[in-house]
Amino acid sequence: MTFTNKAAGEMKERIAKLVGKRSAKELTVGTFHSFCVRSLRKHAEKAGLRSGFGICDSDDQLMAMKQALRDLQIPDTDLQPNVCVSQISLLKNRLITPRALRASGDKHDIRMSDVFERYNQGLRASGVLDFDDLLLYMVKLIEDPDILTAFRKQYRYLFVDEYQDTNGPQYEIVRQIGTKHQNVCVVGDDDQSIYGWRGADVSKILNFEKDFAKATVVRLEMNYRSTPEIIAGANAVIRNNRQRHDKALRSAAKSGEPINVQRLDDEESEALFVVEDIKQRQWESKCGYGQFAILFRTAVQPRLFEMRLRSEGIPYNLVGGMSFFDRKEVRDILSFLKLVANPADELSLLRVINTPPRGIGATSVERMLAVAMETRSSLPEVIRSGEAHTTIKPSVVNAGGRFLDTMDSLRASLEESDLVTFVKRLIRVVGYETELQRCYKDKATRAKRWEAVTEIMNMAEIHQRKSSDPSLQRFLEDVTLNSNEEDDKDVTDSHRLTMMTLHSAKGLEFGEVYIVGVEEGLIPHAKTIKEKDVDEERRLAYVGITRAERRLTLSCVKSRARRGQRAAVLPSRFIYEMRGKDTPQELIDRAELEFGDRPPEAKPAQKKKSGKKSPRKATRKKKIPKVPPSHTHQGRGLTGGSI
DNA sequence: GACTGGGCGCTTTTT
DNA sequence: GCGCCCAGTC
Repeated sequence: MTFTNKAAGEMKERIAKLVGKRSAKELTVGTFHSFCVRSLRKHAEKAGLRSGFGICDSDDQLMAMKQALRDLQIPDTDLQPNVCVSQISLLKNRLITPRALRASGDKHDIRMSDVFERYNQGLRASGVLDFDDLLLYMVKLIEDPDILTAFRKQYRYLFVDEYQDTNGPQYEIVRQIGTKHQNVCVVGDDDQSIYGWRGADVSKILNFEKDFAKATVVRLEMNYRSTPEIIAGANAVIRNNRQRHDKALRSAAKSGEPINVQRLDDEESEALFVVEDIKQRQWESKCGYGQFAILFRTAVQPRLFEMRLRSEGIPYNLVGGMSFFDRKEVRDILSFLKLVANPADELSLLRVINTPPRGIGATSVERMLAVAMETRSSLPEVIRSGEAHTTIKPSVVNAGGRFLDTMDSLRASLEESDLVTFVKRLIRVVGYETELQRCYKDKATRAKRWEAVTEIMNMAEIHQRKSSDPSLQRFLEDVTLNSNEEDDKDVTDSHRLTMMTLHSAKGLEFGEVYIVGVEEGLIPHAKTIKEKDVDEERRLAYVGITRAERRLTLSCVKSRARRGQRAAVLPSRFIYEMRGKDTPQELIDRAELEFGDRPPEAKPAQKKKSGKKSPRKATRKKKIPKVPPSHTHQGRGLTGGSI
């Protein structure tokens, strides 16, 4: 079991190298999520699911949540849909049910529990599961003694990678299947726990010895990856975390370069510096660009680097960040496909019911949903029996019926042809190209939008050629579960530079690593400073630092544009920690001031006229002076120095 | 019911 | 700097 598809792929490769391809095939290797999907499909009716259940991604989740909030007549100024999505995800990952939540009696909890239930109902009505449900339904499935016995019989040895990231349901699955045989091997590092926000529970790894009494513990403190300089930096940072297994890595490598820290004027200079540095290093070392990685905290950061790399003609591979799958055209086409695969998928139906416009507007949809709720029927059923309902216009019923007919006949034609032909036919039948012409008068943007559509055809082609199961259902599954991985050809490509988030870098290694934007507010992220939960950010920095084999460069800037406004920023406290220095109190105070909920002391100097619009913004702007001199002129300090 | 323009709020990380 | 939502207009 792994946590990412990338890790699963690598694991498969290594196993094949060890035991040969043929034997490797007998092992089940995959993420928890894909393991659960497969199991749930196999035992669908026992799990209380239709075998054609769909999987909804984060965008669908958001739509479902908005709908749930509308149903409950909660204005989204009151509870933000995206906040609700993440809170409910967290609850699911902690195995907390709506009922249990309600039991606390807290007013907010009770309301949240309503939202929780409504949201679940919406998903169920659509016949879809969200990512968290995949795990939850699996836990429920193996409560059945017969099924559990079968699983225990089939999987007599379990191996879990990155065990510190295990959440409640995942732990439950491992425990249920593994307890009987006690053949459970896990690998993990509490210092690399960076998924607390999605319910990962470090206590699981700390308690492993209790759960599996016969366990042998092997400590791996010798590091064979990085130079002593890099390891020293990593240790220096991580020891500032109080709650952790006390340990310190030792490097087995020979001494190398000191860690390089650069402070640039702004993002632009940062990108320029990093790319120039990489260019030069690559030229000197004569190695491919594949040994370089640029790591960042947030998905918006890579933009400038991309532009720079492009103009320099340096091949790169961007992992994470803004996804191709977030594009409107892609989402539309996938919704059509999902609807074909699963007629009950209400979320997808709602998305495309009026795309291209066919005379079914928002009000009509609202009315039909209301009828569906009243009569406890589904949206398609309401449309089909439309004449009976006086509130809905006949024209809408007609148009809706025709749309459903189109989907039905597409579904009926599914068997006739291969996947690629089918996808092409669907795009033609729904008239998507015409729709693009209608929406985008500009030729260039239209071409770009169409490109995304053809990209789906390409993906279908690749799937058809490579997958053991070229069905539509499997295609959709792979797409929703793998939406971050492009194609494996890029990953192994040794002359491409890698750009990725710190999160997705875990488990990987690169000869030379650049961590960019190492500033207060970014690493540690503003939100975590606010919530006083900087430890996980420190672990994230630790993960980033330990990705580097030979050379590590950290960069930060003096000012950065945020929300379209430029503001002075400070170097991250982690840079001070890494140099073995105390973080200046001044910096901590300033970060508190800037990002924290309340100012540390009273607010004397600004009771005057604060523009009524957004007082928060106004105070903030006033309170951030230029970069404090004590940090800019630090002798051989941060500017261009090494440690 | 579709379209357009202005205002608003937001940007953490992933399966 | 962006996309989303809403209100107003055709």
